[in-house]
Amino acid sequence: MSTTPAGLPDSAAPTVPATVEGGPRLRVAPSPTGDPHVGTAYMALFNLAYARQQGGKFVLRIEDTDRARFRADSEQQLYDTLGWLGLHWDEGPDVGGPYAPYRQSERLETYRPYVEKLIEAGHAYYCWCSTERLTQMREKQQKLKLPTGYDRLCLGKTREERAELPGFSETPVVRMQIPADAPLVFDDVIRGKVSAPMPDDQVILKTDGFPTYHMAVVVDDHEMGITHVVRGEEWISSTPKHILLYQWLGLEPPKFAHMPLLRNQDKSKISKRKNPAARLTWFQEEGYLPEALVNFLALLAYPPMTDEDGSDREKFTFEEFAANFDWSKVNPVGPIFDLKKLEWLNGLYIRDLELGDFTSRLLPFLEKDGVLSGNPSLGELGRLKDVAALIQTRISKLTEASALVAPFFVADDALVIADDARAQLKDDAPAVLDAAITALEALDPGTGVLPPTGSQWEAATIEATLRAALVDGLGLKPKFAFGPLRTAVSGQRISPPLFESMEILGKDSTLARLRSLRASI
RNA sequence: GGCCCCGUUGUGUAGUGGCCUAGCACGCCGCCCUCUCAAGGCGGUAGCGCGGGUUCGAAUCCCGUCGGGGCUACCA
Repeated sequence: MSTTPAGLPDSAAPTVPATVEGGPRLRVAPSPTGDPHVGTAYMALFNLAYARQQGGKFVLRIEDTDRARFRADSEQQLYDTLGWLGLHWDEGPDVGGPYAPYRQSERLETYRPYVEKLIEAGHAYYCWCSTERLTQMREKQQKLKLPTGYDRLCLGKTREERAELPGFSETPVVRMQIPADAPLVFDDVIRGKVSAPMPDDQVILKTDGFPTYHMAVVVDDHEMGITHVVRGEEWISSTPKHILLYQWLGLEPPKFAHMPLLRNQDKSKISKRKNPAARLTWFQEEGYLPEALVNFLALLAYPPMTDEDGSDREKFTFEEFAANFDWSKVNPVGPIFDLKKLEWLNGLYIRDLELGDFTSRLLPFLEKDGVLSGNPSLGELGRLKDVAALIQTRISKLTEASALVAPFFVADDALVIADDARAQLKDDAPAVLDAAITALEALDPGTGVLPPTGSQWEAATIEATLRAALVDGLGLKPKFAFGPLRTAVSGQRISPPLFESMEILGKDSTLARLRSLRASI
């Protein structure tokens, strides 16, 4: 099943670089250690944009070499959230591909020959130091304000020699032997020439037989023919290790692009601890549209689209973004994740939704909030669509719909009048309600249903009738004339437009609610 | 502490030596519209971290300084 087109010959050392045809190959390589991270989507977006623009491939690889933090359900969540965002991959553990398997835990055998080659060539060595000794060593270095790093106690020693010394553990790890002249400068697609710190003797193979990220990423990127490594800025400091591995293995290194890090309000690296928005599922829960989130992510550290007349445009599709994408436009400054702008964009997308689409996107939220059942009737759906038309410009997140929609799906005698709405009622409320009831009773609801014929029960007529009765008749200002009616009909201070609401509720329901409030004051 | 990355209004950005009395968007404030709330329209607020150079001229180039961030694991 697993072919390795550019992989290792059976016994010999790996020296054949991946053959790349059909455009660049990019990947996103998250580790399944919990709720999918917004940074993963951010990276996926930029990787994908370039791959699509160039007619290349986008690969999803699961970096599950950290068994301590591994979470079984995390991988599925990753598929769900990235899929929700429409950031689809061409190859991955779930869809397969020519370089399968795409889970590092299933590739353990492929790393071994590379590690052995490094040991044979004297670029890597065994280390038997215990975790305790390493910890002590590090603490001592920090106390003495020395640079931290492995002290090479095991370098050049046989197992027997090392066993004589303290802090010995049975199962060794393998470490890189970083030369004093390790290359520290590399070209970055976004930043140009970048220099990075001198690494220490990094572990590449752990006691559990798993490679560390550094080993696995180099081997896999090579074997999978990855041409562009696009990742977060936090990786700049370990890039020299990777370049060294490529050199030692005789492999052509890929191009590197280090994206800026998304930030919390306090400018620290965005984290689940400080920022709920670090979790991708949060956006689903909060009623953001995936297309809005993708658009917003594209706007972070990247300028808006320029229209033909030279003006900026903040709202654009992924396809537009990909078509115009250019690494040189990526700003290396880490942007603060500002929900305000996302909310505005989300509102724009909501308003641009076709009404039927908008209505159906509301369903899961209404169900969750108990406004509607999971299986609404045709009649309920029809009414919902009418209501949806009224609230489409009034919400910027789907979660805001329930409060506005609920009054339309509650029984007249179950409508709760909110305290703040009731408190707003003036002394003239009874008179206003009485006049409204009398005026509306005279309107002919028509006969039949769907739609009734000969009906006077429609918004324009209702409005004209009520204006005549309250504004002209009682001499009230519109604002004060309609306030009590709004409270009666919706139970709220804020509601969708009153007359349209009355039309949707129907004559019986409207009058019942008006009488009900009248009776309670 | 060491090494590295970065520094334009509150936020996201445009700007690559004169077109910058620094543009755009979000936010915020005000006005208009108006049955509430939105949406929409109009207007306003606020910025080149600081100090030295280079130059006729600097947000744009150089140096220093300060500030923020990242890395410094048998985590990614």
